[in-house]
Parts: sequence; structure tokens; C-alpha cells
Amino acid sequence: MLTPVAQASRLPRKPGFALPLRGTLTDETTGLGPVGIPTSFARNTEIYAEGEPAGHVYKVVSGVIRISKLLPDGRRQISAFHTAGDMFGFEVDDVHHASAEAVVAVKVVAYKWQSLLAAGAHSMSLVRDLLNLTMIGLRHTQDHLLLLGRKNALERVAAFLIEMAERTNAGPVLELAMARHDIADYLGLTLETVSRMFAELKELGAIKLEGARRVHLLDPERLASMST
Amino acid sequence: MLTPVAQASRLPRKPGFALPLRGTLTDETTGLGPVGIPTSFARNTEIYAEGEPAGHVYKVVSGVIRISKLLPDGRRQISAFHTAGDMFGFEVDDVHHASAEAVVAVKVVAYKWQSLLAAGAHSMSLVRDLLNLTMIGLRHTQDHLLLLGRKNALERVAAFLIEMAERTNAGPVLELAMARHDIADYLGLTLETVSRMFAELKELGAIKLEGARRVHLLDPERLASMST
DNA sequence: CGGGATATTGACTCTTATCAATGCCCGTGG
DNA sequence: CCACGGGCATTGATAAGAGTCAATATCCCG
Repeated sequence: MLTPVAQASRLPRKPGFALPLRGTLTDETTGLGPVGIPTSFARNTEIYAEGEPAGHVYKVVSGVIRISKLLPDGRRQISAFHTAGDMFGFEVDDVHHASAEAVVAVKVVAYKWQSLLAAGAHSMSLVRDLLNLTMIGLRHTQDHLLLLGRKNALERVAAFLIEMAERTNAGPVLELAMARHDIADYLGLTLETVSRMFAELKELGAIKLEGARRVHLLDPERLASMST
Repeated sequence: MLTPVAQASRLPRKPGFALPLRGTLTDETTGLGPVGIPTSFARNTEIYAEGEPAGHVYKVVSGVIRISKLLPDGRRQISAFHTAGDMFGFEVDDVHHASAEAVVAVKVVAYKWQSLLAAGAHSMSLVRDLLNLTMIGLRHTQDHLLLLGRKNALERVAAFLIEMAERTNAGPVLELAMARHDIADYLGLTLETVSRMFAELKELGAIKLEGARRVHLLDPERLASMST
């Protein structure tokens, strides 16, 4: 597990913190001053596990992480992927109720939750930021409920591609950081079905694949309309 | 839609506000003084709709409400049911991204969001409460993701009964406020499948039905274990 | 260049959805 | 108080979508 924060060291100022309310917690707004050395995690390693005591929240500096929950028999549901600027690890009580793992090599900065709250005592805006971040997470999760509860396989995969494209608001070429298995566990499908839906989208001329991970969105409009 | 708050009138002090962090916002903690006359809504009427401007949050005084989202073709996903003491209607921006409707006749109290935040400026604990309520909602929603993404029909229905039993922490007899259709839209199933799973749980000796709405939980332990 | 992990594709199964018929409450009015 | 009617719920037969199992194929990565 991640060792607590503390050291003096400035995390490198990154561009791309401008997305609405993502990454609001800068060194300045926390009032915490230096927040700690970014910690690195290798691909597929655990940042924290379900059931573990929770004392920190984290901000992704680089890479991609996944938040997931397991059933006793191993069935897994990924509730979110987080990328640079995103914060994760918020918990009501002192226990993590989901686990966080690195999808690819990542760097994250840890904030002591108690310190944030203490800092919040002097800074209304900090607590407001935490509230906003949590509400954004809630909205995303509720949208995902609709996907899992009511959308078919093709719609789910189309929605996934749109979501990933939006978050890396780059051009029409999308680099997927995660394997089919992770996509499947995010969308509540099997990896075979995900693969078939990619094939179908290709058939339909909505996407083009260049290897398994590079996806050209040939017709984002149509893709969006398919994600109903 | 609901008309804004304001009037002098004390809402009746109800017992049962003791559940951890449900209904933390009392007249006292808000510092708002009298918060308004509870507003009534008849069964199946709308409290607010998806897309509508959001300016209030609500606390259920009595009855049950459902939060839902619709796809253009009418498919519906219910993300939560709320009962006495629960708060709902939190939004990041100024638009409701889901709708709220009365499942049975309900009374709710509306709080102006801006007033809460203004009051929060003097009361750290109020904002903390809002944060906690939101995090609790987030946790519930993530648990529900696991259900929708990875559990089979029988597990979903068993989990539903357990959830409902826990929240009305009464004895072994459960009064369901909602119709099969609502249960189905909460669990991501059809009403027929829900009905069949009730039948199967009956077969298995886990429950007994007395009419469609009254459920005896004959073996809550087993039911819980079936909800994996 | 080789090999292991990852992905695709195929054949078949199984769960749940769909369509349809019947049954059961419960409230209303005669 | 009883009968009727309409919404709900149950049950059945069948279909469809996604899962499972299995056999390649492809892609990285060393």
C-alpha cells in the first residue's frame, strides 16, 4: 500500500487541469503547501484494496487507474476509470469500499483526508470543491447505472468509446489504456461480447481498429446516437 | 413543480432520524430556522423532472420517492428509492440530471441550495454533512453498479429485499411501497422476471407472500447469502 | 524472432426478454 | 354488502441476446 504523504517536494505543474471541476485541488487551494512526492504504481498493481482502512484521497498525476468491486466468486465490476487530474478514494467512513488499481503505470499524489478537512476549516472553497467532486462522481455513477441496467451490448460499447473520447478530448483517434477484460468489467459484459461489438461497430463503419487498442472514431455523431 | 420554501412552520419532529448520517440536516443544524411547510405529492406525481433547473434539495418527511433516468425510447432506470429522513436532489450544476417522483403519497421539505451553502459559510459542519450525504449516495450507487453489472436475477431480487428490510429495520414482515414495475426498473429486469424470482424465492422457502406487496422474510440469513 | 498474453471468431447454451393469456386484488358504486 | 371493473401480478410459451467453452489469430515485448 501507499505510504502516507509528508515530504517537501512540489509536484510538477501540469497543463490540462482545466476540465470543469476536475483537479480543483491544487497545492494552493488545499493550503497544505507541498503535498508529497507523487507515488508510482506499476501496471496492474494495487493502490488500495476493498476493506482496507482509508485515510487518504488521491489525485492522478499520470496514467490510468480503475476503481472496482468484487463479488466473493470473483465477478468484478469496475465503477470508474480515472485519468490525470481526477481525484479518487473518497470514503464516508474509514474503510475503502472499493479497490483502486493501476491500469497502466501511474503516478498519484496522496492527500491525507484529515488534513484536507482541517485545511477546509479555513477554506470554505476547499470543502465546496470536495463536495463538487463527490457530486460529479455521483452523477457519473448514476449515468453508468442507466447503462448497466438498460442498455444493450452495442449501446454500451458505443457509449464507452464516446466517454473515453470525450475525456481525452483529442482528435478522432483514441488510444485505449485498458484491456478488453477491463472494458468488459466496466460495461457489465464479457470480453468476448466486447470484442464482438467492436467488430460490429467496424462492420457498420463507425470505427476502424489499428491493433486492439487504437480506435479511429470514423463517425462520432453516429456512435453517439448508437449509445442511446 | 414544487414551490420554493420560506414559510414559518415547524416540521413535526419525527423519531427514526437516527440512522447514521441520514437526515442530518435538522432545522437546528441548517441554522435556517423554520424551513418551510412540507409539500405533499400524490402517488406517481413528479417532484422534479430530468432537465429541469435545480435550485432546491429535498428531505423526505413521509412516504417513498424514486429517482430515475429515462432513455429516449422510454427505457427507465431507477437509481434509488428514498424514505423518511433521506435527502435528495443534489446537483453539481443547476440542472436536475434525473427526475424524482412520488411512489406513494409523500411529504417533502425543500431547502434552497443557495441558502444551505450560505448557511454553510458559517457552519463547517453543515457543509461536512452535505459532503457526507453525497458520499453516502455515491457508495450506494456504486454498490448498485455491482448489482446491475454482475448479479443474476435471483441475486438482484434477494438483494433488493434485504436492502428494503434493512432500511425499514422492522421485523420479518416487509411492506413494499412500490409496484413490480418499479422494482424491475430499479433492478434492471422486467417485471415478469421480478415476479418469477419472487415465485422462486417462495419455492425455496426464503419468503412468503401475502398479496403482492407484503413479504415475510422467512430466512433473512439465507436471503442475504443468496444476494451474493 | 519467438513466445506468452491478449484478442478474435465460432458453435452452442442458457438466462432473461417478449408476447400473451389468465388471475387476483382492491376500491368503487350500485 | 356484494358485484364489477381496472390496474397489477402471475404464469406460460417462445425468442433473442449475451454468456460459455473452445479453437485460432494477433500483438507486443523481451
